[in-house]
Amino acid sequence: MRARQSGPDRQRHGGDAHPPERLLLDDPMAALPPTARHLLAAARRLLIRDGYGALTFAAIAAEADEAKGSIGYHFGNKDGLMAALVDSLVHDANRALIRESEAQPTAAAKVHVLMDGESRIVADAESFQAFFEILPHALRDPALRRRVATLYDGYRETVSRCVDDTGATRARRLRPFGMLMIAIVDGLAIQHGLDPDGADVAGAIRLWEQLARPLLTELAVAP
Amino acid sequence: MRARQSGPDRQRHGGDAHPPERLLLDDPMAALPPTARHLLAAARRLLIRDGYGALTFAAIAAEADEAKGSIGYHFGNKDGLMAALVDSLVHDANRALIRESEAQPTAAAKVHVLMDGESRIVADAESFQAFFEILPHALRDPALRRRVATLYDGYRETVSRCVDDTGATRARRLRPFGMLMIAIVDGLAIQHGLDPDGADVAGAIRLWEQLARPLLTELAVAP
DNA sequence: GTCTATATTGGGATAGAC
DNA sequence: GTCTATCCCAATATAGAC
Repeated sequence: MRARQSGPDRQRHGGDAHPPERLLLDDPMAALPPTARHLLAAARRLLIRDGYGALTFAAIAAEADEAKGSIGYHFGNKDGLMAALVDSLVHDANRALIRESEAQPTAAAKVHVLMDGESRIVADAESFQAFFEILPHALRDPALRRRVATLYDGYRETVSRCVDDTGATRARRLRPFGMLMIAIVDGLAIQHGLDPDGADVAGAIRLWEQLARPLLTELAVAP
Repeated sequence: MRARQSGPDRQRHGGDAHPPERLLLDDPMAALPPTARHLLAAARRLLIRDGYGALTFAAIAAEADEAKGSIGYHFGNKDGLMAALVDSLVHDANRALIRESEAQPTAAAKVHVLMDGESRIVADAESFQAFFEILPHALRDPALRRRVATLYDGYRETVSRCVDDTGATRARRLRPFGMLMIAIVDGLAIQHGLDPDGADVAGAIRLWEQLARPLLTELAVAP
């Protein structure tokens, strides 16, 4: 059951190849050899296109134009491959959200762009497809769960800073708002995925922006 | 690939054994023979306890103390089993929500109970575990997706009626509110599952109730 | 480091007895 | 209508050549 100890995958099995604290900073793909990068990229494409069930060694190797055995060599076993895959998904998703939200100059503009951007994120079914594929596995596997939990902590932090970046004290009080914002994006993505025509995502986002406005203006006029 | 035609599973493959319109009314389990019911109940337990990957014929048969071959006889193949499983999950989840929300007499009390009940639903990781297990499959398989989409339509309808049951006209304007309510429950369940200690679900629900209050009181004072 | 070939396992489907 | 036994196949892991 245990993977052999000779390959470069040794370091992965300690669980500290990418400690959660650094997930938001480093690109986990950059340090990998070319073959491993190709394999990971192919796995991501397959996960998005055909789901978790399509993530077989043979399919990944074919999609990457690499040898099947290389997967075992670089990632040890399927668990190691999944951990690396989640790392790469976490990194990309987080960078996209940070870039999206921090582009605007003023706090008010940031919030509006955030709201508007989220509705586009919801409509982008592709990234959520991949996320919902790995979610059940992340909820079960402690190692994966820590990785994804760190991603979500970064999400909430980003939303909080987006609404009010004056200080850590008040920003921490905004964590419930960040939780709601993220929850609404995820939850609306579910409804959109289940019923693209019947679920009026834009209308729901409009209502949310309207309901949240008092809180945001209150923060704007506060010292 | 096609299942044989002799068993009682024939009717299932037309996709109209349980048309979506009736999912909220009938109990799909009631009409099944005892062996099929045992198998379905065992599959539900396995799905909640060990995830989708554990849903093998051998495991289900062992958990149900029935024969492996009976699965093929009653449900045709794995797709038929999944459809029946989703039907049973849909029915139970919906009935629980309806009962939860319609127990209170006045509209105001209903809303408060709804908010309060939702936070308990979020904390009940078990049912959401099963839901997140089947979600990726439901998003891919059209037949399953229709079933789950119908469930969500019922959810939104229930929330709308809970907030304001005076008439269909105003209730339809409340659909965005129902969407947000459901989305928040789902999204907070994700955050709770990923990080039970770090995610303050109760705090987020409190903030949501506070933000939603203006809309609810506006409805209360309207004619 | 990379690939080919293979061993081993386990799941899904089905024939046929009862 | 239910069960037992079996077949076929696909998937992972690994040994060993290059």
